[in-house]
Amino acid sequence: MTVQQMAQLDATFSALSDGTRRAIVTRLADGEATLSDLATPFDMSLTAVSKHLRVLSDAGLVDIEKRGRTRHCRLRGAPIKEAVDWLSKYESFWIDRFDALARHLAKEDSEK
Amino acid sequence: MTVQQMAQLDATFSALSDGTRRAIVTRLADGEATLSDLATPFDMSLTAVSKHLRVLSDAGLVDIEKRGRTRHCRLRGAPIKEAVDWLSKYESFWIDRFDALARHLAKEDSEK
DNA sequence: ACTTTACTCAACCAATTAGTTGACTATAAT
DNA sequence: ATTATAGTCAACTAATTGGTTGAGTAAAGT
Repeated sequence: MTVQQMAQLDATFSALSDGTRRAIVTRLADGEATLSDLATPFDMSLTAVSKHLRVLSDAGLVDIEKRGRTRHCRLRGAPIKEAVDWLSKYESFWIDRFDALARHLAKEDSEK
Repeated sequence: MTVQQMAQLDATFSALSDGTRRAIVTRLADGEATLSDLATPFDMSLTAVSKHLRVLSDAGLVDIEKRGRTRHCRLRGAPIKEAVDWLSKYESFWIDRFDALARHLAKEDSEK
């Protein structure tokens, strides 16, 4: 795992560790939205939402396009995929015991 | 999504946003380890690693068992699963365009 | 031309984070 | 009994985070 890949995971997980930002991601999954659109549901200033959006943008999770006086945001999936890929390595820790054992034995077997 | 589920995701993503803590998770996937075991590879004090471990423990990602004068740590998968479940909702954003379209249409269809 | 809208920017604040050190406690080994 | 090991705790520091406000800019509507 390269230093950049590490930094990308840092940024992705950090960006997603905030409920407001996750809500933004959820909203953007339904389609493109402007900053004002995104800010409306939240009980905080536009500046605050703008900052959250910047965090998401810096992490590569959203793409912000300037169009006239509005900013149009789209969700980008690549970093999410990388996060899932990393987490998936630990899949055996949440599947049920029997499966975990089976997997463990299969792994041992394949390593002989 | 309940407030507690939100807080759990906050804690999980936040815990995983640090490289040292992800390295600890990776290490623990290979099996139980003591705090000293975990601390050895890192260029930081035992206290610092202990704090990282506490973050992971608070997030429910690791289980710490006091045994004599050592602390034995095990990985717990449930929070990781919840994180993956959340992220998986946005799967359509990283699979290729055709699949994304197919999924979108299938969803529209299922909602009729 | 004027006003409203959609934002950005800078400055500030309080809380949290990631690290340190030094002193301490409890268990195990000699 | 003494010493070494494993870890905690409290206090401190520097940087980051999540929010605010007020002022400014650029585009669009009237």
